[in-house]
Amino acid sequence: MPGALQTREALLDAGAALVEQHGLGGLSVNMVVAQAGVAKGTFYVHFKDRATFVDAMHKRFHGRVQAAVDEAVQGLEPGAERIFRSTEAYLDVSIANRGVKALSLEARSDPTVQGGPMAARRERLAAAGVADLKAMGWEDAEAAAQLIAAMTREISVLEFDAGCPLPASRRVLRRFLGI
Amino acid sequence: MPGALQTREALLDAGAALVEQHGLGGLSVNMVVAQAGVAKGTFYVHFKDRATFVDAMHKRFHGRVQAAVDEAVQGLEPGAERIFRSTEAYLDVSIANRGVKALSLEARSDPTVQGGPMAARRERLAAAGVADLKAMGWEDAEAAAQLIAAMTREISVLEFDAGCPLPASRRVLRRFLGI
DNA sequence: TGTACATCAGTGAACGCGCGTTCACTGATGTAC
DNA sequence: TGTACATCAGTGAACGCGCGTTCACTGATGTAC
Repeated sequence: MPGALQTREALLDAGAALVEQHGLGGLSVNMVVAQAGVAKGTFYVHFKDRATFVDAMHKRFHGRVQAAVDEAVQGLEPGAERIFRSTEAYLDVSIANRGVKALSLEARSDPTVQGGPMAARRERLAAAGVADLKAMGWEDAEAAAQLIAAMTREISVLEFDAGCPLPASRRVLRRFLGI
Repeated sequence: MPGALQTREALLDAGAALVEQHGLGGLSVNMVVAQAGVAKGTFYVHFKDRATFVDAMHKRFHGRVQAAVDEAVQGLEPGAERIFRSTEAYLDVSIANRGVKALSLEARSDPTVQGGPMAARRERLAAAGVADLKAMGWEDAEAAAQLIAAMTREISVLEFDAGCPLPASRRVLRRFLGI
């Protein structure tokens, strides 16, 4: 007999597992409750509607990433080493989280969940890199931070598909950063 | 009274316009025929089913990109300049094509259309870059080509959203390539 | 200790809706004689 | 030139289905007296 919070987590876990196979667009409330082993009505005890649920999945995933990144760069000065540590923390968390592909890529162009909060989470993550790039003497630091974020997402998807870290991809990222 | 081929193109145009607003998962046959101004049955005169239609959209988009890239690099030796010209050709075609975001990003994780043919088109495009990177003395040329493709896709999405080329992003890409 | 009531996560049948797909049919155009 | 037939893009009503959401209800747990 799980408590309320455990049921909520079970639904989010079910969603993460399913989104990986069916994509964000193919994720249905029916599937989620079946996977989680609860009744359909239970879903609406915990989430207002489908869009809220997708947002909650994205929020949970990004919360984990953000926490890992914050911890990894704690006390480091802005610069090349700090931005690379950020990307490594992102990758290490992502590889352990199901649904990465859908949540980091597909979430961007799915308008069933309104882009606002999800876009804000992505931006917050990329914004930290701007300070590092400026400290490294980059012009166009904003544009560079966006491209580094894009590469990092790409590697996370490749690593998740591979099931393990891909050192060659990480080396390339390092070399792009000039380290 | 349009001929058969024009109706087919009209359906693909309608799909490209709609996918941009609603994402690939939110694209329905109903919407496409309404936008194109034809009866529902007409859709199935031209396409076996929805998945075939999505594949045809992807094929058309990638065909245009591939043709532009092939023309842009014609006669050039493998190397830094050639790979940068490729990415520029990709970007210049993408900015003029609706639905870029969905077709270049979302198509990747949508399993309603089986990944096979679409993934093959992406790989063919990225594969050309490997020779350039090897000529430039890169180790991990395959991994680097994937990341360059990811950055190029990112820029194409940003440019499409902006509605015009973004020189800062293109400069960053150039600098990453060491040119 | 026993009884009455409040709370709240969980249930599942029922709803209306839009989906993808089918199919018998239409009507314009081209070809044969 | 006129008639008969073939072709084929286009039509739209109809289908069964799974979707997201609602809601009256259950039943376990906690609290008050």
